[in-house]
Amino acid sequence: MGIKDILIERIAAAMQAAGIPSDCSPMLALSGKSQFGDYQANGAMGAAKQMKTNPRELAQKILDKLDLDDIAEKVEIAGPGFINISLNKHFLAGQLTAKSEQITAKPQTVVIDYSSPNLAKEMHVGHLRSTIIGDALARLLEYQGHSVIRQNHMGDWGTQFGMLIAELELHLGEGDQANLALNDLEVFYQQSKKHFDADPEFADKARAYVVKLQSGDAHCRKLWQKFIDVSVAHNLEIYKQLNVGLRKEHIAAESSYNDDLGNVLSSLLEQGIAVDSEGAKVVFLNELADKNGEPSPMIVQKSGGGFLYASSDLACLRHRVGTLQADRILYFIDARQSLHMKQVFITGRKASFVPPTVSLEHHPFGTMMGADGRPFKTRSGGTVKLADLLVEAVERAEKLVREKNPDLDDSEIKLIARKVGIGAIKYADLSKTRTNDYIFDWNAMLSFEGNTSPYLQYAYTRIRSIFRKAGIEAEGFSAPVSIEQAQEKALALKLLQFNEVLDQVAADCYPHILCTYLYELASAFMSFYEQCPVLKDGVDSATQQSRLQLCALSATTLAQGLNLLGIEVMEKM
RNA sequence: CCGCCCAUAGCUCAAUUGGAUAGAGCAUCCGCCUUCUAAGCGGAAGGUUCCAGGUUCGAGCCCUGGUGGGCGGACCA
Repeated sequence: MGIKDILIERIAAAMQAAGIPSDCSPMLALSGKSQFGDYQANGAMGAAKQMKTNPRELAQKILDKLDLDDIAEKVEIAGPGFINISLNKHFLAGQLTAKSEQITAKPQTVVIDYSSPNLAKEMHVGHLRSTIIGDALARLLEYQGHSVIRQNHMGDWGTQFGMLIAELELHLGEGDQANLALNDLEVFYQQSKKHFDADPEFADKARAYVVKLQSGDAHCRKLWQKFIDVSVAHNLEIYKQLNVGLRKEHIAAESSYNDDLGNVLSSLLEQGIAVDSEGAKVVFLNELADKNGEPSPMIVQKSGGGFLYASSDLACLRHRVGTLQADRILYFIDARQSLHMKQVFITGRKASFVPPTVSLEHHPFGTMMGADGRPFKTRSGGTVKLADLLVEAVERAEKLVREKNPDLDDSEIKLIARKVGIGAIKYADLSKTRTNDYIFDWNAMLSFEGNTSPYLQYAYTRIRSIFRKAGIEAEGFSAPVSIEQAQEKALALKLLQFNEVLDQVAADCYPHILCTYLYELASAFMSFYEQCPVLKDGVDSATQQSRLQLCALSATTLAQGLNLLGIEVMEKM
């Protein structure tokens, strides 16, 4: 059990003993300022309000029943009724050596929908957020002991594919090799679009191909498969470069739900949830009605008989609940899809595709902006390919590493540059509040100062350097900790809060909370590093061992935290 | 017309979801390297949290009404 849980348990018991209703929470939080101790319990004030009594007096009553002698060196009431707790150094030291693995008490099957690019084009910066945020949560929930099922809901079934098949057929007819023609998916798409717009005959063929493809025509299917294979290979390569854990087996493309679309529709019609309207089959949701009482419409079948993404998302929901047996389904999808997600969730519940026990969660995110505050584009105004962005990140990082540390040999520099460059991009994204737009800034993310991944990676290398110098193996290092300096206490406290932070991120799916924590941990280590010498002359053996233990724990916690974010560490930089 | 989201230091971002004197980093200024990597550390300065009301012991956060911006809303995804 972590510090927070211990404190909550003790304070809750004391509150109950003081005659406070059990629905009142201790409201335990980290203290904002060091003068207010390490933790503060704010529950007395809320309880006093409910009980219509004086909050300070009630806080005193709680305190009378509260026994923290083995944990705290000071507990005091302040302000209107805050209970401030300063933890005992011996207790902290003891907790550090007793530090246990974090395995969740109630493991769940969690389906995570992320990345989900459209296969018609190359991946671009718009796919970055879903890909890395989703990946971070997949890693984190897995680390906590949940059974995570990654689902890459790739768009391989839309109307554009008729166009692309027709274009591919054209190339193959001219004797081109498929792989060569599809070498640049972006160019291929543009060519195809050009033909579609300029040539009515080509356009008609493209439209006909969509229908033929979806009804299982062998020729179309074969061309389509060729295209999909190339596009998927491109995406898997991006994931590899990004150090994202998505593999081929995680692909659950739109097309895979094709066979169930008819069933979804008939179920909705039978239950009276979908009705005929202007020739289309539509679900009208009063749950999302506006002020005038107009329900929100969601088309599940077009008047021509074609299906849309609402239908496949519902079929997908059935698969995740029925076949995958999910307890919790997380969607990392752009905030612009919020209405659509609400419609799908509500309809899924109404149609009993999803039981109340299953949690459906859309975790939206904002847009990546350029320095001008407008959506991130190339200088000429085009979309930025993800592949190009990653190459640039590594190039910029390599230049910096070469400047800062010319002693490293070339292969080392390449390796470090890749980890630093990719880590910088990912961390810059993950460290911002998910739901807001954020400004993409090369200099800020690679500046090596402040809340950046290079700063955290650097903190890690500094620790590794100490162990290298001492000739001691950090892995599995164990020694008793004794806390003397303020920097040691601050560092110890931070280290002990790791699992609390993971719980919070797992619940709310905000990775920036983990980033903030890691930055504070790294800062705490840096202050410790400046103030508390480890290997220098005059440090006695016991102190040295204790400090080495703090170093070892700092290293593993930093590395583990970064690992959960999908960011790699290195020995030197 | 309807609906959702956003607005915090000059800039980029936080604020444990209603808690104390709103915090970091850039940039600016002042200190610290013959000693474990100075890609670092310590300090100073910087605020009408878009505006106006309201709720209460207490509001950046909740409610109402504005202003400004972004995004969605029947046959793309």
